[in-house]
Amino acid sequence: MSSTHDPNQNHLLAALLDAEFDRLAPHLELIPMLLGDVLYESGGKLQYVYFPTTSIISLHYVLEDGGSSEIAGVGNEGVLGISLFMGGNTTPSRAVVQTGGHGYRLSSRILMEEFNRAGPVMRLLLRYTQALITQMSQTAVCNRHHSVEQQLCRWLLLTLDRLPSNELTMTQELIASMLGVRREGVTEAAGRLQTGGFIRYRRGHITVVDRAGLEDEVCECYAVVKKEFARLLSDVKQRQSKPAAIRAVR
Amino acid sequence: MSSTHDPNQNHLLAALLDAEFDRLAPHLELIPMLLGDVLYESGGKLQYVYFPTTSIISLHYVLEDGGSSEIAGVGNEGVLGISLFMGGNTTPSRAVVQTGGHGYRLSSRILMEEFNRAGPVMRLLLRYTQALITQMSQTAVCNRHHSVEQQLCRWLLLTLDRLPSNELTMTQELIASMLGVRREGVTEAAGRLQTGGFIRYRRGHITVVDRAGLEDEVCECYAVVKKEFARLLSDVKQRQSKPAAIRAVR
DNA sequence: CGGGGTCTGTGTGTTACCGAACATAAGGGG
DNA sequence: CCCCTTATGTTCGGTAACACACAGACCCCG
Repeated sequence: MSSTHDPNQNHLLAALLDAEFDRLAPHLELIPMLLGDVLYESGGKLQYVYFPTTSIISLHYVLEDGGSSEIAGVGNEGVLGISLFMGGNTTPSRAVVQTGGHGYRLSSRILMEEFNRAGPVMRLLLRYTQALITQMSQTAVCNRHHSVEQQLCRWLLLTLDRLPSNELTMTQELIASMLGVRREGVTEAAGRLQTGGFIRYRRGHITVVDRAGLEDEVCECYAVVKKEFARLLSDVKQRQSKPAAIRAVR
Repeated sequence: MSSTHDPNQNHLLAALLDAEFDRLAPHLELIPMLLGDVLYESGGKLQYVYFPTTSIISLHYVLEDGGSSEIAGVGNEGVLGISLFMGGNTTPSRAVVQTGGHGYRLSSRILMEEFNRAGPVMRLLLRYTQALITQMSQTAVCNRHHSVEQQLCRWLLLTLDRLPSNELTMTQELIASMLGVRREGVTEAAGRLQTGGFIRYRRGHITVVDRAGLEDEVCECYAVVKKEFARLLSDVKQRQSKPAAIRAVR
């Protein structure tokens, strides 16, 4: 069903000017991204950068003792692989698919050629990177100061913002490993949110039934991140969608 | 004592090629940076970027309830004001002088002119930004997983790395506001480190007497940050120091 | 349609950190 | 040099989250 997939589903790709898009489009490859896929391993080389459309990628740091924490998430608003153009080529974190779906990948070489033109694409990618920095910073703050329940709210809202529906496929165990807390802590917090009428869930599925309510419960961290993304990336013009020849992989 | 001050004390400035340095040098202004000075307020406009030499700047987020957490620190290895060239112009965080000393400031306009050449200076600044991202990420992880004592070790070592001596002028209250914990928690952790023979302290002064010992106590987060800074910025060549005409302000 | 693996709920005990209150001491300014 | 501000030490009760253990429930697959 290639008609249901379009690079413009990714906000960064959608923000490109025609000329830029036309240069990149022949190299964009539609790929499925399955839950649990490790797209990048700590310290590894970046062959591709990834523009999620219907999937969400989680950037993690995995501790020596096996514990982990999400540092930031990447959905249809962004791109995985900033260390490529920031000049480091690698990072100490891992990138895992948190919500299965699709996305486009682009060869690192092609992206760098475009970045090195030092034009609008570079500036767009840097603005996105700054927004990502805000997300990371706020994660640090939230980890320090806010309760598991508040962090769960933040995480649910940020995830919801990247999905078309109000349901996410996600076990509490998985959420726990994202937040870096115990599974029981998530069970308890989710239980309270369900009792409060904000969400409903069953084995591996969470449905947000009162989004406005969640926004009342969440800590300020959510709004900070959301505002900063809006400020930095909302002014990007949405290019007129037009048919483009995209290779699908697999 | 202008002879005791030199832009090369800042590693980024020291890494510039002659031609680049010569373009910037006339615009560098030596300034004192006093403990507590707020160099940047959340959401404000950046008139200058700051290259610390003997001072350390702390990037904070201040919560609505008055609580705060350090997101990252900036010392002689870096520069304050990345949001300027990342394209956002503002950030939701605050920048405060954590250790008094000196530094050089440079008008935003001049820096942007240089950045827009899209040459080595741009690439250097972006690599530095990536290192800063690692510091922020690791702060998030550390906040989640490690004890106050381990975090204090990390903070002490990172601060020490930016100073010429093994003594820091710093009250426990101030450290507490950096780490985002209670002052008593710092008192307790510092007490244990003193009992263990790693540090000695008296009212507002902490002396590290067993640095190697501290490095045994600290969590992995310190090494991750340090390695990443080394990897991204150590290959920068140190330009031959040469006399330059620098205006001193005040 | 039934069994088994997985996901979720719950309990108990423990610990780290918090919040507040107060005691003590250091050391710089008058 | 003394006092008073400010930094540090200590205590107490409270709580959020942890670690471990196990019970129950779902639902997917054969």
